[in-house]
Amino acid sequence: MFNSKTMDNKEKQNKECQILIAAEQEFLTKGYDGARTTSIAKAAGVTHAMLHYYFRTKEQLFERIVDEKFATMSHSMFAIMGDPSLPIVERIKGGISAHFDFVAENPLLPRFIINEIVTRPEHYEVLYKRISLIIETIFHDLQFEVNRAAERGEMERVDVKMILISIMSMNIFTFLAYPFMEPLMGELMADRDKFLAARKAENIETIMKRIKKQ
Amino acid sequence: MFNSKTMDNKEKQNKECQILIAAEQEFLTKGYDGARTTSIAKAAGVTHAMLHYYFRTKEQLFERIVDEKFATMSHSMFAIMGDPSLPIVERIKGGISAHFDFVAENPLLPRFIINEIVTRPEHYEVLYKRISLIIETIFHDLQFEVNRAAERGEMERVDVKMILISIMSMNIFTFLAYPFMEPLMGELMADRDKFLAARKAENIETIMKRIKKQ
DNA sequence: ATATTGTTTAACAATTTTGTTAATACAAAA
DNA sequence: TTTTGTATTAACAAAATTGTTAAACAATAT
Repeated sequence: MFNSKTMDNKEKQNKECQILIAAEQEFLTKGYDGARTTSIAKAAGVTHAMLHYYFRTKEQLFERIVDEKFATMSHSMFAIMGDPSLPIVERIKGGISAHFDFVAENPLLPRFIINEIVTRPEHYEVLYKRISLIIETIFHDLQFEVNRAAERGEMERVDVKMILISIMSMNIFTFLAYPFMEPLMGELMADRDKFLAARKAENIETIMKRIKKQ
Repeated sequence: MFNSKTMDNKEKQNKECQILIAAEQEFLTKGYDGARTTSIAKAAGVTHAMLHYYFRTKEQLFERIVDEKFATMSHSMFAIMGDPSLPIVERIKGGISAHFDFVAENPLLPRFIINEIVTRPEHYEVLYKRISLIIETIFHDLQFEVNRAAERGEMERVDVKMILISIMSMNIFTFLAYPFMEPLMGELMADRDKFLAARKAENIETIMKRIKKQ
């Protein structure tokens, strides 16, 4: 009675929130086309009319998820930049590690983002303009540091963009293709945590050797 | 009149073939859920009833494409093994190059395969058992050769599976994430062919340094 | 010529999926 | 207590998509 107001607010937030949680799961695993609003509603424990009541259309609900996921992805891009206060080689090492951990915590994200970009590139042009400027600046800074370190003979003078693509490739592909590789790799991947730790170490080792002074 | 027979045979093969070509394009770019049989029929220049006449259901048409694409993918796996008559380091170098070229010729394939495996793993269990034994054997052979070369001091004693995962990661990710990276990388990717050549060289260089004797 | 077989079309049927609406309940505020 | 706005449900509507069928048509063989 006296707390029915708060209860209802909670319930309301709960339903809207449950729908978002269910929608995230559904869209990330099945994509926009494979997702069903009825399936999302069912997973959220509400009637499908409620889903439309809160989010109007499938498209709008999807936008909500996409926005959040693109924000998350931006963070992963920043993780790869590493800690600017460290010496450059350590910074890159830390960047690889942080990026790997980030992707490990969001293993469904890369496939979702890539599928979105490939299937509807025009949707994301605006979003892209924003972050590409920032990225460009960070590339520039990193390259400057690399060049200085190279002149001091601490590492090879490498193209930062190429190195970052290699890092992203190896870190992301680990999770992107996990279900594909798992049945092919036998004992190596039997213990998931052990494999991921080994993979992370391998990625760091590979890049470290790539940038090491000969 | 007199050539109507041959014309019609041609036309028939043409229609069935046109549908397959259109279906391949549609399924590879949009996936099973995003693909529309009407859209495929339209692209093939036939009524959608014809599509059902030749392939009965969307599912069966899809199976045809999937089978062909999985076969293609198997070939790419073999390309990465390189030429057994070469010394092991050259063999690996050649394998990276051949694999890169293979993926370059089938740039839509990796995303398609990964999406399939992730969204319907149970569908491919049978298919997997077949190739995993072959793969295991090849891994074993390669590892044997690597071990011998390492004992002769020609290279570092590395885990072949890890190296192959790294190669696949870097080669495949290049094409998988191309639309994602292109707007972020500025001049580097302005000329696609130039970028791909540079990327191929970078992948080879990275792996060569990884397996090189310290 | 005629029967047979396979091809093609147009119209239709069935199903799935998204989205809407009218009726209802219910709490909060006036 | 009336009013107002929000939440909820169930039933319905609309659209898209896949799949079917009957009949027309063409090719080939008998």
